[in-house]
Amino acid sequence: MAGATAPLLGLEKKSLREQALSALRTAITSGELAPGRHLVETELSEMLQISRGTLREALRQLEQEGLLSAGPRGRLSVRHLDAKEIRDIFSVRAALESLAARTLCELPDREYAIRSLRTAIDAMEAATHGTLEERIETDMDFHRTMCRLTGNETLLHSWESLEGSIRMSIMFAGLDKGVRNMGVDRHHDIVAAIETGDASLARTTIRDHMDQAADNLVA
Amino acid sequence: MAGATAPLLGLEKKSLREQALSALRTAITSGELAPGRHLVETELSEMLQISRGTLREALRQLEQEGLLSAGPRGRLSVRHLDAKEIRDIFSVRAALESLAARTLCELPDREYAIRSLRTAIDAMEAATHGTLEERIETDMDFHRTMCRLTGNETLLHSWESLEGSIRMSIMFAGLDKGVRNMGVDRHHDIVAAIETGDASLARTTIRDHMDQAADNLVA
DNA sequence: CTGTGGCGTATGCTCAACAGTTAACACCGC
DNA sequence: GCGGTGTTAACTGTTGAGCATACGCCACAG
Repeated sequence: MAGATAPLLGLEKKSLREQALSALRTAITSGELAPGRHLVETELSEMLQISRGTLREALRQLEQEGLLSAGPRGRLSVRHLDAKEIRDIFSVRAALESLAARTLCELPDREYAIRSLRTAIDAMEAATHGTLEERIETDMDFHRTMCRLTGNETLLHSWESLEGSIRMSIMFAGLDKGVRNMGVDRHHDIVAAIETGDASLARTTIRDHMDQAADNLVA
Repeated sequence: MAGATAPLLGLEKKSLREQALSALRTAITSGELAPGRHLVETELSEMLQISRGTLREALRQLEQEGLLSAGPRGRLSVRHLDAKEIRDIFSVRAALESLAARTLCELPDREYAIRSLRTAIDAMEAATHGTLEERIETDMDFHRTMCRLTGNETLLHSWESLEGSIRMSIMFAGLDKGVRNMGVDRHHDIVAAIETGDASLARTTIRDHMDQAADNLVA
């Protein structure tokens, strides 16, 4: 593996900016900051106990992730997703993950990848009766792992840029739609397709999975 | 500075941050700021005549676009792309544009889209004997237009996030590889496939186009 | 009912400063 | 000369105060 960054002591000291970023992301994707809500810099900086300057850097990042939308005079508000936007997000997601699956299918040795993905599925199954949050987390882990295993940093980065929007989509519509089945079977199908190296099958499986997921959310 | 704030028709006044963003993007993709070069905030802020705070906001955005890479202590440097990374970037690009083409293929009325794309190709042909910069510009316009025409904002946003990396790839390897043919014919093929609604053909055409483009760059 | 001027608010941007961390370099004893 | 050591300079991370501007709101006059 290309362990460029030394793990050192396992504890990476995060800058205040990164902490604020995480906190805001969580607040948004958890619904604490409801869609449409206006964000006031001074309020947030006081709330997070950081300066306005540092906060603004974090806000720029969230804006580019698509979690915030900019109003007329730079006024930020939590992005509101409608049904079409959710479908659009999942379309892009499907395209990225299809590329991931295809890339994995073309690997000469897929053993390690298969094992990693099955481990991720095991975590999903273990969380089947857990909280909604846990199920979302393990589900996202599976898909992020798939992208990471390709070794394509750009692909992983693109997917991670979309992750916030995906979580917002689930949060936005997933709650009143009741408990959703995260489709462990589907994930097994995807891994199976990768195992046999059938890129085409993997692609259609992922696309079906995404279409169905989007349908569940906006139905 | 400005005496009367006359609202210039059609021209949106860009914030200093956005101006700095554009300036830096151009400086990087033009090679003025060479790959690997360390960026010093105080230098840049003085160069661009903006404060450090405002500059840092722009830098965060460039970092997320993948044009800058962060060193150990937050030290930023212009990202250096190797052959594999260029191929990876073009793989993701192909995946996104394939989705765009497929989406356009599924439109009930593709007339407007076809016309827009042909106009973009015309611009490319008009720039055939122009500067390298002009040819790159018109080429990017075509592909950006294709993404925009889908009406999928997320897709467009993802593509635009990749645009800087694409330009860097071309700049990085395109110059010493000599004048490249931007492949007007290929673009005609793509539009033709969209016109007939053949999503599969459009997909393979785009992928071939991208593979070939990447090969040209890293060969 | 209308418009108009003031006031509060929030963003865009700047400046000055300090802490903490590295890298560079000069220095010193051996 | 050489290894260890101190000192310093360079940068980033972060803060706080502060100013200009633009927008919305509201009272008040017409």
